[in-house]
Amino acid sequence: MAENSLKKLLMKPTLEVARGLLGCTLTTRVGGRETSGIIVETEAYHGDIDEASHCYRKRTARNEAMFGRPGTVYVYFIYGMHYCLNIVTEAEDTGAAVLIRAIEPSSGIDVMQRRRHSRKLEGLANGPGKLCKALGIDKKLLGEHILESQSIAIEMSRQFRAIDIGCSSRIGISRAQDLPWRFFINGNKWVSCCGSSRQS
DNA sequence: CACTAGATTTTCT
DNA sequence: GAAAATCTAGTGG
Repeated sequence: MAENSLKKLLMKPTLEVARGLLGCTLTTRVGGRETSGIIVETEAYHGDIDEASHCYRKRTARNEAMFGRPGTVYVYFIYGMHYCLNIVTEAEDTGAAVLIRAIEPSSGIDVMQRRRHSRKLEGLANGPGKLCKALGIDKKLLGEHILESQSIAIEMSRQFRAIDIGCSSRIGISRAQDLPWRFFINGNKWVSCCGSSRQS
């Protein structure tokens, strides 16, 4: 049942998926260890109209996974040392995805601490690169499917409906900075930065 | 605290 | 050859 509604969510437009994934639980099973956390921050990327997307120019070997079925896992390597996790959206042959930017650790916390060489809970997975390291995500997961993989899964959670969602422009990009395509759970302490919509 | 620079590799120009 | 959907350590108030 829960999987069914997640499947339904994945068929929706990218921005709705970005909002809908907030509050869902992300679990990985890597190297015999299970780790999971609640998604608290996402960003939408849509290749057709979005200059910041890896798919904006054309289809290449690197961005091929973003053109796959909705729910496909797209992992890329950046800045010489970090992986980032995306969930592919939109119909096949459309290059779009949602970047998972932060989670609230919920289980396997000791494993995450060891992988990150950090004992602090805050800061364990509040950023796209940190989250991948904490969950053991790398390019081995590229092309897996979120509803079918043995190694990575997403589930909808109960408290899903009553979430207060904030949004802002995206972080770390130099083009299309005007698009308010970053979403997060308002006031949640595990968001990577600027975790509330208050203006100053 | 705030701010700056360096790490390091994949990918496309 | 340069830039990249980032993070950390280091410096100076």
